[in-house]
Amino acid sequence: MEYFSLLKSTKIFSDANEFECQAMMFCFKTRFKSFDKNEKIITEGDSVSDVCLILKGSANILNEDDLGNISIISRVGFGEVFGLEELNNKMECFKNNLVAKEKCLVMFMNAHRLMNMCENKCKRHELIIKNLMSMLLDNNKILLEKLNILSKKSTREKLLAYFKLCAEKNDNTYFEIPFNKTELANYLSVDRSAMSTELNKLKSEGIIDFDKKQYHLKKSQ
Amino acid sequence: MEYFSLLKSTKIFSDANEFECQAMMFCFKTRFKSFDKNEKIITEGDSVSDVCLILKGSANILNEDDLGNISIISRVGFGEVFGLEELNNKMECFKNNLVAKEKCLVMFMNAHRLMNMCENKCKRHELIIKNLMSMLLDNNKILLEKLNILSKKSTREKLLAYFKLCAEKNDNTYFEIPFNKTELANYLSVDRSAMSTELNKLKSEGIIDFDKKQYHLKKSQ
DNA sequence: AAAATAGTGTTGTTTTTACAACAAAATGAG
DNA sequence: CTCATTTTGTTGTAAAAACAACACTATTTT
Repeated sequence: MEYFSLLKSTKIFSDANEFECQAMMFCFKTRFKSFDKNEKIITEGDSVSDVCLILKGSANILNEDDLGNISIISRVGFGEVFGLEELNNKMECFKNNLVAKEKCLVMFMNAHRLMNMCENKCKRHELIIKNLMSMLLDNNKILLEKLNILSKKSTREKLLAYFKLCAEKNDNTYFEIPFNKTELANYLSVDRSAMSTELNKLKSEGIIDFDKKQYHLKKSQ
Repeated sequence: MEYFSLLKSTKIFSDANEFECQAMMFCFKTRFKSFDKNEKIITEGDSVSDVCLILKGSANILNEDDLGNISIISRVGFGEVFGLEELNNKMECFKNNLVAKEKCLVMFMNAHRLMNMCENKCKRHELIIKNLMSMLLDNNKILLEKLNILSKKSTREKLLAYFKLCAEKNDNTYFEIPFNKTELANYLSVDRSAMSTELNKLKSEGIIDFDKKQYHLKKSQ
C-alpha cells in the first residue's frame, strides 16, 4: 500500500500492520490531499466531519480575528492530527484555521467512524482508541502549556516562559524553535517589534542568546 | 452505595448501574476526601497517580508563578475531572494547583487503572473509555476556547471575546459568569483595576451591562 | 448589630506595549 | 548573480496597561 511506510510511523497507527492499516483506512473512509504552502487545509467555520492527519510537511493552527490579527495557536507536523474536537459529535464547525506552512500531504478520516468503530467488528479498535486517547492527552498538555505561557502578562515573561518550556522539553538549554521572529510574536500574541526589542534586551543582559531559530537559555531565573 | 446518587449523574459514570459503579470503584481504587474552602486539592509539583472527580463544590485550576501572580486557568465543578493528563503515564508531576473554591467532596481514581482497564475483564470498559474520551474532548475544547481569548491583546478584546463565548454557550445574551471581578481578572490574566475601568467603559458605551455576576452583551460587534 | 473581611470602583503615576514607518540584512527565485 | 521578497532590528510617538493607594460597598463572621 502506497502510504503504509508513512502511516506505520504515526502514533495513531502505531503497532498496526499493513493489512490492518488498510482495513482501518477503509473503515475510516480515508482520503488524501496535497496542499501548497499557505493554502488553507481547514477554514474556520467549516462544518467538516473529518479529522486531519499530517503525513508530509507542517501546518499552523491559526486564530484570525475580524481585524486581521493572526495568532498561531500551535504548529502541527508529521503524524499529528487536527480536528479531534469533532469526535465529540457536538461541534458544529471549526473554530480555527489550519494553514499549510509548506507543501503538505494530509490524510482525512471520518470522525464518526473513527470514534464509533468500537461497535464495528474492526479488529484493532482497542488499539486505535488507545492511541487516539493518547494523542488527545498530548494535545491537552500542549494547550495547557500554552495557556501557562499566555497567562503571563509581559512580553518578557512570555518569552522566558516559552524558552523555559523549550529547554525542558529538549532537556537542554540549547534548542531550536519552529518559528521565525514574526511567527514567534504571533505565537505569543505580542507585537513583533516590541518583542524584537525585548529579545535583544534579554540578549544584552546575558539571559538568553540566539541566532536564527537557535536559542540558548543561559539563566532560567 | 453511599455515593451512587452522585456518581450516576456524572458524565464519566453515566449509563452505569449501581452494581457496575461499585465494581468500577473497586477497580479504580477510589478514595474520597473532603476539602475546606481555599484548601489545596492538588499542589503543583505533586507526582500523584490519581485523577480527581469533583462530587460536591467547585475548584479553581490555578497557575501561580514565583512572583505570586495567580492566574485562573479554569473552574471545575460537579462531575468534572482534573488530572486526566496523567493518563498518558508520561507526566512526572502536576503543572497547576487545584484549589477548593468552597467546601468540596472529591473522589480520587487511580489513573493507571482507569486507562488500562481495557485489559481487565471489567464489563463496562468500553463505556468508560468512551466517556473518558468525551470528557477529554470537552477539556480540549475549553482549553482551545480559552486560548482564543488569551490570544487577544487588549483587556477590552479579552473581555469581549469572553462575553461572546459565554453568550454563545448560553444561547442568550444574558448570562451569569462563575467569577467575581477579581477572579475574572485572574482568569483573563489582566490587571483587576484596569479591567474594572474597562468594564465600566464598556457599560457606559452601551456595549455591555452587568450587575454582580450577571452580564448582558448588548452589541457583539 | 458590630466588626472584620472581601469585593469593587476610582484616581494618578509609571511602565510597558502597540503601532507605524523605515532601514538593513537575509533569503529565495529566476 | 540580480532582483524581489521576506525577515529582522530600530526608533519615536501614542495608547494602554500595570501598579499602588484609597474609599466605598457588600458580605460574612462573631
